[in-house]
Amino acid sequence: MKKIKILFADDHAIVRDGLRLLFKSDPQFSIVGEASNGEEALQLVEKHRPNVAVLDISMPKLNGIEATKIIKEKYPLTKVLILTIHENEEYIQQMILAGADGYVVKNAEKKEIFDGVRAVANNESFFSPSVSKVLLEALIKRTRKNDEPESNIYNKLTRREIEVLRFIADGLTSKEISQKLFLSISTINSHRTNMMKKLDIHDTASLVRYAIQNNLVQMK
Amino acid sequence: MKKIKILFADDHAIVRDGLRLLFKSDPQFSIVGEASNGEEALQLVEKHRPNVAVLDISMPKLNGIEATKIIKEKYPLTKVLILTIHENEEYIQQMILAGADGYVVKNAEKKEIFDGVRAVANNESFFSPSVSKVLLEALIKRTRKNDEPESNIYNKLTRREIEVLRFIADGLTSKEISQKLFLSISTINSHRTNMMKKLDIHDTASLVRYAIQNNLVQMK
DNA sequence: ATGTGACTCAGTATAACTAACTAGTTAATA
DNA sequence: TATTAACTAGTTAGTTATACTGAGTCACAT
Repeated sequence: MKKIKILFADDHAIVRDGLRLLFKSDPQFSIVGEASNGEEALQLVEKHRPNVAVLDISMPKLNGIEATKIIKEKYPLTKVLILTIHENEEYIQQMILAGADGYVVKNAEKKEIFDGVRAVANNESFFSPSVSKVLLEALIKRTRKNDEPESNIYNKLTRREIEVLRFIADGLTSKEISQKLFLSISTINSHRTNMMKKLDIHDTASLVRYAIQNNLVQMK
Repeated sequence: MKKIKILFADDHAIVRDGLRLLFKSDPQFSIVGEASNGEEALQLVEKHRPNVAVLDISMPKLNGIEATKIIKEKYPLTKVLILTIHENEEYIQQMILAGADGYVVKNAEKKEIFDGVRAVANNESFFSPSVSKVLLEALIKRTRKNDEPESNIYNKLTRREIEVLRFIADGLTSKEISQKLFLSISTINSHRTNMMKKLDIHDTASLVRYAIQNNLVQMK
């Protein structure tokens, strides 16, 4: 079994000391570099091509998010594990978008950090349980919110209205819709007007948003 | 500390035997009912109002998904923990939509099932690590797919255009946007026109869809 | 220094949409 | 049977959006 080559970056010397101690305590890891800011981390990645880069988010010169983006673009073989105190959804999401392979909170136990490094080195993704919880709850909230009875579109709009709304959200004009449905333009406009009155909406843009929010159109 | 009243439902007698043994082994639980199908489970929930209903998905008469929906609607105080062998995303998502509070795989360890029951009894949600993994990976995939370089909005639209597009997708008219940004209507219209040309889009509806697709507006 | 892209603004013409009405037909239902 | 909701269609008026052409300023890079 090959050793896992590790680089870590954090602007606090104390954290670096801790990480150094941590990774030296286990022979399966080999530290190939330490950096105190994002730019330095990049240079060391370039030089040593580690298997895993353990990055803090807030660092001088180049923060962890930007560093991650660059690493994932230039050196895709180097996995990125974020080690941070931030547990809010936005940060986490930004990191996922940047391409981070794992996300571990700083107060995690030794074993959790090891697990994280091993997992990302092994091409898996890894998130601290508390981070997973935040993500899952966001996911569940999003999955569920379209299912509340009050917001159920079918109780508010008639079948014909929904049919028309689908076409509107697809970008068809009233004229085109009238041709598709063999109706007069007046009728389509009536449906538009009625829907808008019901929904307290006053423009096409909001109608489209409403349609998308209620899964009337799928976004391929 | 009050005992957690438990009902479980599974169409296999062997599984029921196992669950009975399991929950009897710990005095914090008290079994108030056992069912071999969904309908029976419903009747027992009605009768005993358990804190937690542990349900299998595939059961005769009424499956776990439908049973969950009914329980969550009629007896919201009863938490539902799904215990199943299915680990695919669709099943999991269906269960979340149905309102399940937790989801544990059948080959989980004793402790995990206990943890699950305790968590849902405690108003938290709970998912087996392997289930969490499936969900998280789905989430990450979804989060990332809007980030492919070809479809990256920031390479196509300028900052000002994106700013304007956000407002458009929020349902503001050009006039309103011009007032917000202290610009003339002509300018806003120019931005609209330029965006449409770039994106080969010819109506507001499609612009709004494009904005949403690219996460320019969040749908609360 | 020249060109390019981003941003700004104007004007004209046409198309599309919004608002506020009226009103007839049909189907379900109390 | 009378009522209601849904669907249909229309008028009138005003507003907003789309499609053009044209043009000036600014910053930045070749």
